[in-house]
Amino acid sequence: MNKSNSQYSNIRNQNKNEILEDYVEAIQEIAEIKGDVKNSDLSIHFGVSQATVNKNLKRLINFNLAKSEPYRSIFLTKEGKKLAAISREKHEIVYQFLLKLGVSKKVAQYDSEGIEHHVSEETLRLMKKFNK
Amino acid sequence: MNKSNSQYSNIRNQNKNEILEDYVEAIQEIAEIKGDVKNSDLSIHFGVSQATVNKNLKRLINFNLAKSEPYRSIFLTKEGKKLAAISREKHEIVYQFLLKLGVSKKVAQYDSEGIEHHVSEETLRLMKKFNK
DNA sequence: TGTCATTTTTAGCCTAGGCTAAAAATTATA
DNA sequence: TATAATTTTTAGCCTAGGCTAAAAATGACA
Repeated sequence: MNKSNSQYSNIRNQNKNEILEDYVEAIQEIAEIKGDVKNSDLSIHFGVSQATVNKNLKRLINFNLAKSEPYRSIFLTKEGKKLAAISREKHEIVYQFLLKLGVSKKVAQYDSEGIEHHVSEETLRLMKKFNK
Repeated sequence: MNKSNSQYSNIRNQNKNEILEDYVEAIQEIAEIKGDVKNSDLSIHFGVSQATVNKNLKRLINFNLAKSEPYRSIFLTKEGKKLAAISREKHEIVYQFLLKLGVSKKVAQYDSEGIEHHVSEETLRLMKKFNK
């Protein structure tokens, strides 16, 4: 009935940050490869329309994770970079973990993108340990 | 730009079935424990309002996963039971896997709920193997 | 430099999944 | 069996995350 009495709602709430994390991760990645990041890069990366990217970008800016002047390139704020680094590390740990488990590269890539948002610190620590 | 050229959108799309799977799983569980399943049981289980349960239930019925007459108990269809069984098995494999990895019961419970929707068949098979 | 192509933004639409408040139906009890 | 309490449904709202189509800005190039 209310929010506090269920562990479940937390999982659903976590979804809200997923897309933000994915965006900062992608922006960081593209910036490293191509130098700067445009709306269209993200549109291709996520397989969504530019209008959608635009809308999500506004949320990112609102959360002080990214900066961008109209029609110009996209940059991460300090906060955005921090989140990107954390996300990437999580992603990498899960990805390596799946490989270690025997999962194929392709599937490990795919599954890790979904799983990275649902592993707690404890699980992450154990995956890291398993990877060594 | 379009849907077909990105693996990413598939992950987002999968979210659409998450809630359906969670509902059939919960309905099955509650039915086994209490005999029948009411709107209010699900409301408590998921920590959402009864109005929300009602709306989601309608989607379940639309997808031919559940049946219910107004103000009466909720039942799974054959299809719903099938999906519930599959979901439960997935959930159980992931849960046991996390325990085997060394994750605490509480966290394994929590994380497995999130992860179960993001493991492919291949990963699931390897987790199962690891569990033995 | 003016025109055309491309990119970005805006506007307006949709569905999913939340909520509250109020109405309707059911269940319990005096 | 009325009435009160509870449960379920409905109505109407909101945000997130998609879309298309059209307008606005930028960039290319003849």
